[in-house]
Amino acid sequence: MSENLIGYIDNLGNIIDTQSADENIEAQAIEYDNSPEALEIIRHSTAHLMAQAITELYTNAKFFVGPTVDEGFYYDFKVDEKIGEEDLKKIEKKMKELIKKKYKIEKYEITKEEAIEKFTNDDLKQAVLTRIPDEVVFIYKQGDFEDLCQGPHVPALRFLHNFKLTRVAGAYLGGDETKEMLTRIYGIAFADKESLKDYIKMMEEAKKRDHRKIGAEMELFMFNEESGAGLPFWMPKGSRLRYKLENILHKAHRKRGYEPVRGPEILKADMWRTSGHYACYGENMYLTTIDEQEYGIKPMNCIGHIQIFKQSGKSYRDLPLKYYEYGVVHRHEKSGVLHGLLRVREFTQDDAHIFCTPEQIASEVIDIVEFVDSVMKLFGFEYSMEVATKPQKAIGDDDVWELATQGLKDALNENNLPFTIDEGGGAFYGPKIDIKITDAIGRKWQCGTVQVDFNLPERFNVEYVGEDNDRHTPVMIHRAILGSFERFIGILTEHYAGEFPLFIAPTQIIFVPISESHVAYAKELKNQLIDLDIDCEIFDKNDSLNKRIRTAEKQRVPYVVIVGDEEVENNSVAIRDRRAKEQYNLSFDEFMVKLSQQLNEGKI
RNA sequence: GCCCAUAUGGCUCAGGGGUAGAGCACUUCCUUGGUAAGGAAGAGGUCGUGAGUUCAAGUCUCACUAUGGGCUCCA
Repeated sequence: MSENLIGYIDNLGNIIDTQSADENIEAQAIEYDNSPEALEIIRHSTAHLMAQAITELYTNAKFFVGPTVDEGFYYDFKVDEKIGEEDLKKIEKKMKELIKKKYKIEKYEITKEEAIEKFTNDDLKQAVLTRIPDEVVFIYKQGDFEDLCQGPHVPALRFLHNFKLTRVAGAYLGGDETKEMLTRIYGIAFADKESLKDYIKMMEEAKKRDHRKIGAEMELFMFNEESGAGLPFWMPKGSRLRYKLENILHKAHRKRGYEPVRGPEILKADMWRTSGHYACYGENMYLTTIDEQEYGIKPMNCIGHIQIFKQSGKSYRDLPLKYYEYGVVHRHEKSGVLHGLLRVREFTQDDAHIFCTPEQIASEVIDIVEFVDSVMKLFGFEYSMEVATKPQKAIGDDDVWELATQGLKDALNENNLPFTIDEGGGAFYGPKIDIKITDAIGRKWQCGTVQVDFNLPERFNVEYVGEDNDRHTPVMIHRAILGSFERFIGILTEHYAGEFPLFIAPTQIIFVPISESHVAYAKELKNQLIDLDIDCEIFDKNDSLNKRIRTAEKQRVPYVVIVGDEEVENNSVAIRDRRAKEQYNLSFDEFMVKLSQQLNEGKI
């Protein structure tokens, strides 16, 4: 047996650890390395090692479950003391001490009844046992420490060296909000020291890209304690960026046959009763009373668009009819989930509603998915799609839900677009396709969404006259591509680490005049560039030239342009190009052509 | 909302029961410089808010607010 053997993988893909394998096993060996299977075993064992360390440090510790996750492992447990970040070092130290004892990890089998008896004083283990259907369970043992577990584990503690406990958090027992809160410690582990180092370095790099940090540095947006949590302020530079993004998208919508509309921010509560929001979404809505009438601040824009549709009679010839709005919505998110621009209480959706016939759904969904793809490609985003099905709180008949859900799947399947299923994740009025983008540290965020809705049009008596001269109810497709400007710009900031491409950069060019006599020339160029919708700044402060160049370079702008006697004389510019990472001279006209070309990259 | 942690000038941070420090940024002056920090002087904080303990609280305790890491939910 190889010294580096830590388990086997059978032809069904199951991992079998050395403790479980019989002598004549003919499965493929798993060596001690960074393969996904090896890491699964190593990380799970590290979770157990952590539990053992915690047991020694906190004698009253009780453990729930300790699985591996995408990014390492965690263990949920309960102790009488409070555990903070400080304690992680202490636990790590104890883990390293335990490794030196060179315990073997052994496995034995007992019946479930014996297990219930064995852990009779441990309510958490009892909770785990109720979740196990089998009659036989397994105990893994290292030194004095025993834990109920199905494995897999490494053969001995000597395989566990390169780990780090990353954070401490609270987690509900079994993820159930009504149950007690346990302590959760997350950690990561690898087969070699280098990989662990690389991982730690990567996390540090990711932290540098955090949109909250960059947003503050670049003065894009801010929050204010006195004004309230989750309510972002857009500072001048953030607004410039946002304006450009709005503009690009505005044109893209017009090209695709969408009409701009705008509804009120606040509507009578009865509207929300009709829509079903009051019943299904009420706890997330902000309500107020005006002249003894209850009103609700809109959490979604659909109602407004429906009223506009209904304002005049519509024929089948008008369909599909596409309305879009940069709709400001308010949603009462729980205080604990607010997160920079990625989760706020007021945000602006790039929202659109398509009124169409049931026959038009498939082609409309395809068009939307194409639109989504062109936006994602523009920014170089990787994204994934998920079809979300009927949630518990929902309105409408089951068969209508079934039809709409199948429609979405068909549209994706017909175009060979890969997707996963999010069971029960749909909106209360219909199924949806969610488009998810990954942020700098690998968290996935829902951005775009496509939702088919048979319910709202019926509730609001939306109608059109068909070819047969009868009245019919149209289908409504709700869709957003960015999702919200807030979240999208947050992710965009991390994606580019603040170095936005020219077509959306908040400041596109900084002019550095060599001396005061060149400021007039810089101003002249700046004014010409404003006509191209290009935002420029002139760094003419009373600082040394070197200092001003340094400051300008640190602003993450695409171009820093130096102008002095030579440039004034030749009507030219000396360019420091972020993209090319080099310096060169161009005539101003050539520069204008270059800029126009680069602005064109932002067209979709 | 729940668990844990944090809160000191615009920003990054030091200090710590006897009424506050640094660097950057800011202001003024000198310097007018050809590609990443020229020099000097100055201004700015009742140490998140409110209570309590104490002769004395930025410092200890509690509550609240906000932020961070999670749970749950979601764009």
